[in-house]
Amino acid sequence: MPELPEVETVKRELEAKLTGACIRTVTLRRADLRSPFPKDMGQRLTNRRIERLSRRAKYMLFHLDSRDVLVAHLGMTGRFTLTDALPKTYDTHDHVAFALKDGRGLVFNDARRFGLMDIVPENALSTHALFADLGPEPLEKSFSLDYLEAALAKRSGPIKPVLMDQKLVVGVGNIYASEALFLAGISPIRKASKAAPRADKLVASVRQVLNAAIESGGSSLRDFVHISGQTGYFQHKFNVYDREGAPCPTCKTPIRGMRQAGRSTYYCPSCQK
DNA sequence: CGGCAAACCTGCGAGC
DNA sequence: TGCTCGCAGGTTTGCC
Repeated sequence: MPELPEVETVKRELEAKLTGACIRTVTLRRADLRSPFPKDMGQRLTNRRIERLSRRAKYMLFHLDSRDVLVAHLGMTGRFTLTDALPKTYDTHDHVAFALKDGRGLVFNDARRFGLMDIVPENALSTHALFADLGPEPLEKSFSLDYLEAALAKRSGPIKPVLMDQKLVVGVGNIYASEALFLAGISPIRKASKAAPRADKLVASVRQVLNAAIESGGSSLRDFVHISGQTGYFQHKFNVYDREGAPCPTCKTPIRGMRQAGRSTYYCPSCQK
């Protein structure tokens, strides 16, 4: 489900409804997701107040009054659902259930279990293995022309997989990588180092694509589900993603599909050089 | 170190 | 209808 815009959308929705809420108890309905839950996770969440939420890359961060941070990654299929009360019966893939002191319930469901949860002391976040090697946030100033130009110059492989490398820049996944390259007019198979001179255009395109998706509230992705349980309804139209054979919105040339590093890539062979 | 394929796990749609 | 196959938006691991 999620690239950066979807995680940001979930974070904002939860932030609006969860800031200041207190956790009464947490039920772990299995021992692990992508990796095991910390042994004392339930205990460290019990009776804690959620002071604020934030996001780093595709990780959602629940900042607790204990100075611990609950780190949650949605993987491919992870979703949070906030309801007036916890359900009487659970879905097979409801893995973590939070009972709040005000009676509401928050459930984390993840069919494929590529998601992750961990608890990290706030002052250890930046050095934690999950965060230590992450690149700059694409919507912040640190993702600058100078930075990207220098980073691309060092890379020999094709630009599209490089753009998805979270060490280069975080939050750009498979869909928005194709979309950003289309907007920038850069071919996904061009060598990253040869795209470096056009880093200015790429910075602008990445930001444009992500901001547009955030503004559409994550509704660009088929399977996106809001915390209310409401499914996304595909308002946003992609220019190239999943449009193999369809006409390029700019020049009508059929969009081409291919695979790079095991992932599907789409581009206009005429507009993107 | 860089690049790539495979792996993790389940669900779903396409095709037979 | 039911089976098999291929593919899915993320990240890590292990092999060149």
